[in-house]
Amino acid sequence: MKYHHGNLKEELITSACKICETDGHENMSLRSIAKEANVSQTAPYRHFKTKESLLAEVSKLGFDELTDRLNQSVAVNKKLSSTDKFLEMGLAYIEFGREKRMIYDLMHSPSIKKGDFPALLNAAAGAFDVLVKIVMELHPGIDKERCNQICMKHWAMMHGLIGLLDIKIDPKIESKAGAAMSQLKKDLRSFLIESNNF
Amino acid sequence: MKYHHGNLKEELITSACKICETDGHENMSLRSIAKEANVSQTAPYRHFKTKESLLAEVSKLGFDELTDRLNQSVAVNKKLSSTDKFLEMGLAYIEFGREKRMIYDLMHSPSIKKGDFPALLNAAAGAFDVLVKIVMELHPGIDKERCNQICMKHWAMMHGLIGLLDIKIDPKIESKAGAAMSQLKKDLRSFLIESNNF
DNA sequence: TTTGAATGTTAGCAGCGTAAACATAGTATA
DNA sequence: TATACTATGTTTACGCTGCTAACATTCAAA
Repeated sequence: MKYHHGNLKEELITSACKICETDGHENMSLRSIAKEANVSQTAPYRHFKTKESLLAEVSKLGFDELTDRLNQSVAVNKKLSSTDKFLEMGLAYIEFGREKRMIYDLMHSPSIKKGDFPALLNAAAGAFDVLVKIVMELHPGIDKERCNQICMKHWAMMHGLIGLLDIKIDPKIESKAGAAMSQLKKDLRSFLIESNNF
Repeated sequence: MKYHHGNLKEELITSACKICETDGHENMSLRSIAKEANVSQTAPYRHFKTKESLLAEVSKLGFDELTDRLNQSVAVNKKLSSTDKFLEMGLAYIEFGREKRMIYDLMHSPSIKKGDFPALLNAAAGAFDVLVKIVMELHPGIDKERCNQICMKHWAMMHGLIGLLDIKIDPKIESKAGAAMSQLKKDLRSFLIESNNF
């Protein structure tokens, strides 16, 4: 057991990811992260200025994975039509939000001020850009401002949908949403097709 | 200065609202709320089982106000067409989210488990129902399941949009969104009209 | 070989949510 | 009216939190 860890920064991020996925970011303490990495409570301060900046790195990884998934969803089958690519991407987004809900919440938590972390801002923009690319492909020669508006519309809807599926506005509606999600592929398809009318 | 306050429960909720709007729910401590109400740190425990249950009441008030605003937005001008009512409601929702952003965040914070507070669940459902009513008016004789889907779509979009306006995915997009918001009435109108195509 | 920077630990601060024990005021009953 | 009970306040204290300061160890450069 050596005094100097050698790779503590990365390991702390890994530990934080693990704890976040298990307990949620609200119940994630710097001390528990340090413990998970078998290191003293204050060791993280040699690598991160604040707890928030450690969480920002976790959040960044989340956006990176989201970007990967979105890219993959449209790259897997090159023969897909633009419309189908768009649908697959929407599915991928929502599946990510559902599967990694704890990380997803962290990624959108107001307790991490994105403006303070340029790398995080970049990673988030990277994910958004995947959607922009598809929409431009879907509507060739589209006006840039118009494109942004459409992207925001869909991005907002997907984001809102994921939120709603947890908000449980109304037991009836929530069960409907739950049922809808159980046959995600089918229902979401029609959901997204609708929203693509413009 | 009497020992028994007489109206502490309501005053604690009021104090909590004030602090939430000022500092945000992440920086709102039970102790600070008690201090704001000029009472000892543990006095709130005579009226609320946990901090969460006090926050739940604040959240409930938020949904109540949202419901009022949504109702008002369509009631102010009775001569409005259904479509216009729908648009006005969308505007009212987003304006509420923008104006009372701190409360809005609390209302959707995962740290309050809505399932544990039936009154809160009811209040949230009440707000959603205003949208349901308008959509049923907009599409007479619509299938109930279809109606729910449409409502969820718009609700999600509005919710997502408010989130996006803070996420600042990309400086460019964010400035676009900011500009768009400065002429809210105009842009959001087209935004919502688009999403109503189905 | 020495010196200084990087990276770890230990001790300790103030603030947090919460529980337990105690104090006081208002209310019902004898 | 006196007494007991309940509601509602305070004080004290516990363990957890993010974070700082002081100290220890290791590694790298002079």
